[in-house]
Amino acid sequence: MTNRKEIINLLYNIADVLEFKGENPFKINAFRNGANIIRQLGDKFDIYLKEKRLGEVKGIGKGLQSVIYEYAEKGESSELKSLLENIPESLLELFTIHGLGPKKIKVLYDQLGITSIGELEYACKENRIALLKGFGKTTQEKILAELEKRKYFSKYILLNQADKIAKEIEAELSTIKSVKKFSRTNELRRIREIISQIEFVVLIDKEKTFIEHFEIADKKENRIFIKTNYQIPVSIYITKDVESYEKTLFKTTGSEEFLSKSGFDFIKLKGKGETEFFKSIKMEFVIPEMREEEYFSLKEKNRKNSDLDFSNMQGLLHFHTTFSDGRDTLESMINKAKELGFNYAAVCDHSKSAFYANGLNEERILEQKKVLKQITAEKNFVVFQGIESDILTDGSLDYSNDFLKNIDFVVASVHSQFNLTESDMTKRIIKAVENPFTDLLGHPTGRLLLSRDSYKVDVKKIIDACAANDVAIEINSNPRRLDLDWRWIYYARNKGCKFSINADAHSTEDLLYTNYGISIARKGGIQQTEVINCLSLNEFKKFLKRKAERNL
DNA sequence: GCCGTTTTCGGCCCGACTGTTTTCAGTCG
Repeated sequence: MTNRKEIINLLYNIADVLEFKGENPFKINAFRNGANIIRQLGDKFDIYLKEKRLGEVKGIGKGLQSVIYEYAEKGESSELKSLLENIPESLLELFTIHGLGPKKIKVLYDQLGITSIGELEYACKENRIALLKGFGKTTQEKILAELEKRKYFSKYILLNQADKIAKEIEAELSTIKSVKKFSRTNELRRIREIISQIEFVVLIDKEKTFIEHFEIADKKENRIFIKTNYQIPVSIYITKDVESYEKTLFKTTGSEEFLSKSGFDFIKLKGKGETEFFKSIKMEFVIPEMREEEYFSLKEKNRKNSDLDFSNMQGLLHFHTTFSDGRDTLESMINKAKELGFNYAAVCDHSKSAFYANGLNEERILEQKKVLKQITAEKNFVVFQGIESDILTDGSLDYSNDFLKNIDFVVASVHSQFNLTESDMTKRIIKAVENPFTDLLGHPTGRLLLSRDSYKVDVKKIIDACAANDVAIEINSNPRRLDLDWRWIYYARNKGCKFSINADAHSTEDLLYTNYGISIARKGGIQQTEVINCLSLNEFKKFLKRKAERNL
């Protein structure tokens, strides 16, 4: 089955080359639009493709269909091939650089013969970019900074991507007879938000038959590095008895700083497993996720292990539906929520300023209210009316206070104007937090892991404001976000904040992201009592009521 | 290239920002 992502990329690539060649802008747009539509279709696209029913999808006409079907069949596109005649394919990667569009790329190509990222970097370092007409020193420096960032990012992958790879390796390991036991270790076992290498510890009884299963890239003592096509290294620590298995797993799990601050002496490490290892230095067992240096910045009373897991989640909050930019209907989202064991929900589609996401104006909110009343009754499952309201540049929300009274649950999030100064952004968000109708601050720092830095903001002040105004802080579980960052969770917990763990789901499949948010919350040591999603229906109603009381 | 129609052509989103200019082009969302 052809990868959906490859097809999306293909259409973008065709659009880029067409633009580079100065073709009809509407034609270009048709390809980009098609790619966006496919992305939004998610896994439904696979069905349309398989059944050759793409013609039924609005926006995918005859031209795009033939490109897609050809690629699905042959793994290549004659359309792109003929466009790329006389142009090296590496030119395409230039389009992914922020700040470079078709016009600038054309100048680079025509005047300096630049056809790849490598050549671009070289030209920047030789100061040849700054001299081009339409460019300048600032642009050159921006490009260089962007290229540096890329090099750094390329060393990591997102947690969900690493999780997927790890699962593949686990499937493989469990088929090998000589393997008695295995576990993820290091970054993955500690649940880092981005992962630079995938590591396992295995317990085996026959080394030879085990190693035969892999193509070995390198070997160091008891550790093998495996040859793979993955972007990051994969390695396995091999142990042959239970004692060294337990010790190796323990040593490779905690961060170096954690282990040394705890005062472990590995030569004298005593006991049969992790619980006993901790006991031997008079420390309570610490769950793997929390074995980080930052652990020691927690107040003693907060150093308890997290007691959270998916089964504690009662309320599904902050998700999107086809009312705004979600891919699935409210009804199918609720069906999935029930299936996953949630007891109630609050739908939070985008607000009216979010025109890019088909945000809801007042009228449509009231329309949605009717639908969810109906669903609540039909499915015997309470669905609250929520909204993810844009925080406008001046810090006000998207609706009048008078109208906000109609909405049960208000998530306030920044979606635009990321470039304010730190002080303006901080003021803006604090004002939104102080709004008497705000219940939750959504993805508080706006970062997109391995792609966009958080906006400039004084996170401490934001957290203080949330604590002072009884506004929960989101742990956005989308693996691209994982925002609030776990390092700030410690500070927020010390301040007594409440949290909300949300997939920010735009489809039923996204709901499973919740697990990553829970892992990150566990990393912060968060207890069920600190999470509003863990409230029972009645407790949640009480939580919402606090607002009605302060708005009397 | 796609869509929709007074059905085979004509219209398709644009405002904000940035860095370059010398009044604006290019890029982004």
